[in-house]
Amino acid sequence: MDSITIKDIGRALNLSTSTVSRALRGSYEISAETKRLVVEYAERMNYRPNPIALSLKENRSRVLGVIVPQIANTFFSQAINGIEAVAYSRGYHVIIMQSHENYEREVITVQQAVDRKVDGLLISLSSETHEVAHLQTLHQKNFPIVLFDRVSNELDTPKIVADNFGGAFAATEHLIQRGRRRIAHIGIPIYMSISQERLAGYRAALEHYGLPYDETLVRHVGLGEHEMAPPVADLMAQATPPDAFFTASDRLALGCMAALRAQGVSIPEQVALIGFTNTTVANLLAPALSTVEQPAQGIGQLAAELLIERIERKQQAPPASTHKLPTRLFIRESSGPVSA
Amino acid sequence: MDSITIKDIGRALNLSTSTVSRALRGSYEISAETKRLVVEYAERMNYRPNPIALSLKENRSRVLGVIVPQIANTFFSQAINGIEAVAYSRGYHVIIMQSHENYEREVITVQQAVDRKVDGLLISLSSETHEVAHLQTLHQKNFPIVLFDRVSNELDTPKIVADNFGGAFAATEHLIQRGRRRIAHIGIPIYMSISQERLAGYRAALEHYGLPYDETLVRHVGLGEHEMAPPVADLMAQATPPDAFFTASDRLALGCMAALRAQGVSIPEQVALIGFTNTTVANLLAPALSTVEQPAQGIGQLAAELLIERIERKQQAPPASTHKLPTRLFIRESSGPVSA
DNA sequence: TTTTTTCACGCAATCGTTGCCGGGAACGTT
DNA sequence: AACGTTCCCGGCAACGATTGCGTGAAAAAA
Repeated sequence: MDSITIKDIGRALNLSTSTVSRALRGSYEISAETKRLVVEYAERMNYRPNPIALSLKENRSRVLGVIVPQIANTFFSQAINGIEAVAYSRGYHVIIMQSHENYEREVITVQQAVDRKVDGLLISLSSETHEVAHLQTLHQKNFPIVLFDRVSNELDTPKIVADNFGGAFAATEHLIQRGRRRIAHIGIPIYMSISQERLAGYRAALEHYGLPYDETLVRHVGLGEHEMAPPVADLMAQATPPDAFFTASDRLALGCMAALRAQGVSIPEQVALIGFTNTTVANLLAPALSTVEQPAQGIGQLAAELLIERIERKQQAPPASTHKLPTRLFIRESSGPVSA
Repeated sequence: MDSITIKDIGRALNLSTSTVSRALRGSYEISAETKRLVVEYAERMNYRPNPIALSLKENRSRVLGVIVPQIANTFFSQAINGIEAVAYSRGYHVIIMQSHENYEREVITVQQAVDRKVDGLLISLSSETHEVAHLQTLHQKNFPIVLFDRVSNELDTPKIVADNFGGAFAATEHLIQRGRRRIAHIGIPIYMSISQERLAGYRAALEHYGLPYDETLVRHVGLGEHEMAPPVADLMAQATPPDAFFTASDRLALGCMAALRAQGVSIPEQVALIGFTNTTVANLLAPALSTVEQPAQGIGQLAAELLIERIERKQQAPPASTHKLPTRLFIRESSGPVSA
């Protein structure tokens, strides 16, 4: 790809590259006539400044790195949409990378992003990530980082999350108001921030309504839905099996539904079900799945805005604020009819 | 971010930058001792070559541009996974961009990718794209482009697609073998390559089994599932309504299912349904959705392989071959029981 | 006419890296 | 002793763009 450079323009017009550069940037010390000539020629030849050369000189790339556990996930792809929209409108490009829920890959990916000289990093931690030394080092070097969704307390950066506690509280409350009393909770790996918050919300709702918190009703599993059958079977085999399930993620709700169906359990008659998910097909399932929906796009937007602000405000001292965005409760069939 | 450079190393070790550079690259004309010194120091200081400087010098970025209509789509995110896997294993990075099914944005996005000096482009055309002048120009300048999934005949580049004809044929054949005779087809915008091929496969299967091709049974709609109710209602209002639907995309199948359910039509008793989709929840729907599944990841992998090959083989003359990958028929409940 | 000011532009350095050329030292060959 | 090799390494230039500084010439002021 032989694109035209400032040098080519200079040669063609018998001007120095400096003059061309200044003409294009509208410097006052270039005559109107020369400017016109240069601008016209550049236009005609479809000149585009080489962003790589600029990056080298200015030591910035106008690229944001986004690292998510996986993009084949409604929540993350919606969040990425939000990030992209903000980034592009502010002249940044976005480079999307996946950690594939793997700690080592996350570390490598972060390193690669930094090598590529991204101006900042937006990260949602992998489910395997307990330790954040790889980010801590960067953060201490004053490298702009914003965490979203899956965050870490050990990192003193801005964080954007959904109101996981509130969403879980609302979901549990909803089940209670539908007359359910033995509400099981299936969560994702417990060391994840979102997992803990959702568990806390569930527990708080139980307490608020005077229901006991029963540890035997709580399970934490991996992220693949294929792992759902055993815990569900286990729960249903209890002396007094649960009459409701509150699951903590996109895939868990679907996996749980499949497992229950496989067990011949009727939803919502026998067991009510509500998920914490952004899947777009919730209303097409049978029964239509009640969910707590997260403002994925809004999370992405806010994260990108904060990151760009942090990048462009050269000063140190990131605010390190945590932004909590409200969730929405979507009541459909799976959580059962209004109880008599 | 103050990363260490080759110059810093030179200063610290009292060597010229050229020597350091050569030492790091293991050049034969540097003494073993010096090499050791340099490599050790570089290691210790965690030196990383600046890829931007390299890009500028070598006029290549080791970045592949991927442009898809949207990432929040199972097929595309799977394809991207395939692309990524191949790219990273061969030392390339991937920059993902979305056209949002919009022609103008596609044009702009292509331009931005080129400005960013990606080494090559992997594109699946937006549904609005009838004209490919923006790609034709690039292609003629010998810029590496590979099309996948949504391709164009007007572009003489390598193309990777699913066997849309075969998949559609198999789906239609399956419905026929289940005893269905009035099979409706709902497709996406007809000027898209995949749309035409799927229609052709549907038609060929009808002919092969001696069924008439009835134009009134065929509809083409936009890509949003919210537009599904009218055509479905329209079809079901016919004197002899269809006894089966074959839909041509991820969202159509789901939208169609919702529309049929809203109409009170029972699936598969009254109307059998089969989709052309990669959605992971097909088996969780009620009834479980029969589908034709595309090798999304394989398509991505092959596309990336061909692009990289094209990039690294400096020669001109891209093969311009079209690669057709087989689809798989997944028979579930929605296409009905074996007919008596 | 001479001096000063203004205008319009060129030179060169810079960013990090590598390719090309050249050059000094040590050694071997006549 | 003179010359050629080989081994190691440094200097310069270049990739594309920006920018501080310098400079020539013309215009304005003296």
